[in-house]
Amino acid sequence: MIAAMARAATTSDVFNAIAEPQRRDILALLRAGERPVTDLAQELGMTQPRASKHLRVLREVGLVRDRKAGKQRLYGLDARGLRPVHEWTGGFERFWNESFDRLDAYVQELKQTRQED
Amino acid sequence: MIAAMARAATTSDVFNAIAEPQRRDILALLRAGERPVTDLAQELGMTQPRASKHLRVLREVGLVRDRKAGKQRLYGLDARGLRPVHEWTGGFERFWNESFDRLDAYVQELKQTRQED
DNA sequence: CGATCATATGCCCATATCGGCATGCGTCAA
DNA sequence: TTGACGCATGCCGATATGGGCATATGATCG
Repeated sequence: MIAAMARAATTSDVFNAIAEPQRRDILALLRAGERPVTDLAQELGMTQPRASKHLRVLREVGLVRDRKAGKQRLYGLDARGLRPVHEWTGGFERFWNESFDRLDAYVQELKQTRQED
Repeated sequence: MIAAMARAATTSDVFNAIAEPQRRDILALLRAGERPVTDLAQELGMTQPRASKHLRVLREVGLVRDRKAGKQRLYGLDARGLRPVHEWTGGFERFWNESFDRLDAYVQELKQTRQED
C-alpha cells in the first residue's frame, strides 16, 4: 500500500538534484572539464564518501557521466538535463519585470484597505 | 552544538522550494492571477491544509505574496526569485549542445583506452 | 455575541536525506 | 600475490519533509 511519503515522487528528478548547494557546486566545477572524485572532494572541501554520494545522485538523474580511467573514475558534465529547469523558470520571465508593478498595486490596495477600517 | 543535519542550509531557499512538483504546479497556476487557498487546493486536487503548507514554503522564500481580501486570503505570484535559478541554469547553456559531442569524445577515448590494454 | 466560512497550525507517522565512519572492491605497481 | 591507491557502499544517527486529521484563528454576517 502507498503510505505517507516524504517528498513523494520528487526524489531523483533534476529539480531535486540541484536543490542541494554542494551538488550545484560540483556541477559548476565540472564545467571546466572531467575530474576524478578525490579532486572534486578536495576542491570543494568535502570528504570523499560525501562527494561520491552526491555524484551518485547527479549520475542517477543524468546530469553527470563517468568513465573509468585506470585507477581513477572521471566524472564529466552532461548538462542537457538542466535545460528543462531553465525552460520552466523561463516560463515566468515575463513576470519578473511585472512584479514590481504588481507589488506596488498590492501596496496601494493595502493602504486603501487600512483606510477603510 | 551543531550535530549532523539533513539537507543542511538548503531548507527554505528557492531551489528547494521548487524541488517539490506540487509547489511548481501552484506557481504555474498563479501565473493566471491571484487565487484563494481553497481555489488552488481544489484545482490541484489537494487538501486545504496541504495547499496552505506548500504556500507557506513558497511565501517564506518570497515566491508568493498574500493579501487579505475579506474572509479570503489571496495568493499572488512574485516570480523575481526564480530569476537566479534561470540564470544559474543558463550558465550551462553552452554545454547543452556540446554534450553530444562530448559524449562522442568519451566513446572515442574509451575505445582507445580499451585498445591500449 | 454566536454561527459560519476561509485559512493556518499543531501533532503524529512514515520516509527521505545528509553526514560520518568503516569497509568492500577493483586496479595498478612491485 | 601483496600492498597501496581510488572510489563506492553499508550502516547508523540526527533531522527535515510531506501528508493526514483535528483544531485554533481570523473575519464576516445575522
